Amino acid sequence: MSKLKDIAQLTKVSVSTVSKVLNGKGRVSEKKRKEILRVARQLGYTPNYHARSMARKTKILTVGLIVPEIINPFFASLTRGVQKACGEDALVILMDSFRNLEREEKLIKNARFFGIDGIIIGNSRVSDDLVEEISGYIPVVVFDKFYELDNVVSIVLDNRYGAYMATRHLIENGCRNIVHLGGTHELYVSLERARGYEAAMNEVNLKPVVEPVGYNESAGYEAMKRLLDSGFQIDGVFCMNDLVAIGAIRALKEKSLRIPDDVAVVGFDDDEELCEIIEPPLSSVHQPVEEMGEVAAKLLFELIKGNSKIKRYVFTPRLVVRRSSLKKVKS
Amino acid sequence: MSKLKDIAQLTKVSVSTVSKVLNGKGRVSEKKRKEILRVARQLGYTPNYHARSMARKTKILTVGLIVPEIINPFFASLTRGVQKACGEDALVILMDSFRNLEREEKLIKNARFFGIDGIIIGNSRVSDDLVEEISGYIPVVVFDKFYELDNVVSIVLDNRYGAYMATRHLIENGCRNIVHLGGTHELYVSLERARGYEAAMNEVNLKPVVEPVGYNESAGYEAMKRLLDSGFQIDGVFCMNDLVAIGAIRALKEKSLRIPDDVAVVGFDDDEELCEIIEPPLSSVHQPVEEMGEVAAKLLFELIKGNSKIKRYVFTPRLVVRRSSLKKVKS
DNA sequence: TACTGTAGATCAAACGTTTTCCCAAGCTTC
DNA sequence: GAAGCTTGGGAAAACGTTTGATCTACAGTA
Repeated sequence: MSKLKDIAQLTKVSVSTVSKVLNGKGRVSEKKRKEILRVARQLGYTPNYHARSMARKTKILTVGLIVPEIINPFFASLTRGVQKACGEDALVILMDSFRNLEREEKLIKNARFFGIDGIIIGNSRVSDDLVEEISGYIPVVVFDKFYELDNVVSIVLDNRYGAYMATRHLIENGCRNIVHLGGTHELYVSLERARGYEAAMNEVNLKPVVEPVGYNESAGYEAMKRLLDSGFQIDGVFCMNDLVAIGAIRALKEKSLRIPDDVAVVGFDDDEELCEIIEPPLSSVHQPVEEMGEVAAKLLFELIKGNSKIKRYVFTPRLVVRRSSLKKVKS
Repeated sequence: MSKLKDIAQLTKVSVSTVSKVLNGKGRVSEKKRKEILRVARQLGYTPNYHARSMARKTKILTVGLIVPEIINPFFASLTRGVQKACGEDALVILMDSFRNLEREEKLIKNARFFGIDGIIIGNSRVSDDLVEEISGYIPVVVFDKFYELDNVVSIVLDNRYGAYMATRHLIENGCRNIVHLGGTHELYVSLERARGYEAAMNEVNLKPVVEPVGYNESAGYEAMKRLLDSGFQIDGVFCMNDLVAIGAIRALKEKSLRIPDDVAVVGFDDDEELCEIIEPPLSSVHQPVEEMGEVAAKLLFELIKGNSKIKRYVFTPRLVVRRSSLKKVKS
């Protein structure tokens, strides 16, 4: 790596002159200027970022974004939102934990040593202690969980309301025996969704039935199959996410049940690519993920600047109705 | 931001002593050590990354990864591969250009000022001049295109061979009137795919028919519909990507054509989530995207270290056969 | 001649660490 | 009681820039 000094020696001027030419400041004779630029280009000189950041006291903002897996469309959208908010003004250091909690905690712990000015934690499985610890050093934005800490702001989606809405929708479409695939997991969000489902059911004196399920397509398939095989009477299914819903649909089709006429189905997350391609197109609760990422970044900037007015930001989901939940005969 | 000096003053010792304690080096009395650690914690002290990088001459490796859109599963997988190769040893700065070529070029141009040691460019639409320029300053890994430059290595997928394989497969399954949806675009890869298709067709004296198409589902649907409405006789379709294939399938179903018995379909990219959920499951040419990302990062490291042995790395795709291309009656 | 102005270039401090070298005091040891 | 160790601690250089202050010619002016 060449440095200013190298250029200075080759052109027989001082370091400061070189610096001035390269930054277009001060007055330097046309002759030297040309020569300096020539040599700099020839050497492939790039200013040392660290030295520069030190000397000017103004460095470029850098935010760390920690996600459990970038290939999950949810986190990809989140990332996109964060990037959007950063624009030209901030760098995004992406850290994928590959769903490895240990790695994730290590990444979070080390983040502050990498010149990161603030950190966005994409999922809610990290321990409260860790959030508290790290927030003692750098500002943090977390999702789905609220913290009473100075240096932390939370972005939450009203999962309970989303689930409530979806269940109400099924009820209003004439479903009476509605099951929920979900509710397991240590995950806070899936518990919230189960609660919203139960609230809607209880409101109209229907009995909630929650069937535990994993989070992918085959888990949805298996769970639905279990329920059907056990002879359960079902005319509506609310699933904790779209993949589970798609698995459930496969199981339903296998039993020659018609969707939505025999059984209506609603998912959660609204992965458009999936929902619109499946047959029939899947109704789903939409989270404004990209917008959430954008807001996360903006709030982080505020936190970094020291204007921490907001401690919590709640997003309200909306229901996207497609064919999978629209029975022909309305009640 | 607190610094070593602050801690030193509060504990009435020298800066060097504080540094030694915080780094666990040198010998310091237990009493001072405790006190220094206490104050450091209380102040929420974090070492200045830039100052540290300067003083030690060993900074952490930082790679810039430029993608046209992270929400595209292809680039998400690529990112994952890059992350994997980076492990604990390197930071990934992700830059999404939102499919805006201008922004992309600006990002690439500026990358070297951000302490980035090397850059991975995720798509092949950037100008050759830019690649040449930037490679004069930092190492570059690009995809899909070969450059005769010192500081550049290319990762290419043998698109032509993938397309050839897919087309051969259709032929061997008894298709004779095979069309290709693709071949438009300035994109090098889609041209390559069209060439592979043509090669396979010509080899057995079948007439290639290439129908121009965009790159999403509705583009595939429209293109297929155009062909069917024009009364074309078709018993096989090879599509330039999976989304186009899914659109084509929708158009075929609309005309009550059975897949694969009336028309066999093969896609490209093998987006598993999509291919396995669609009915019938879609055969597709698989690119080892994640692995490509991994190799890209590894080759970049070599380049940064100065061991630039390899200039080009070719991946061979493989065909994943699912139901959409398996006619019952084999020829 | 002496003064002022100015273009062109350099000096030196500063940014926050790390790390090598050095010093002082106290302790052994013969 | 001098020589040698050990322990605890500080001074200062170095990392590569930036930037305000300063210096030097030399031209113009009175």
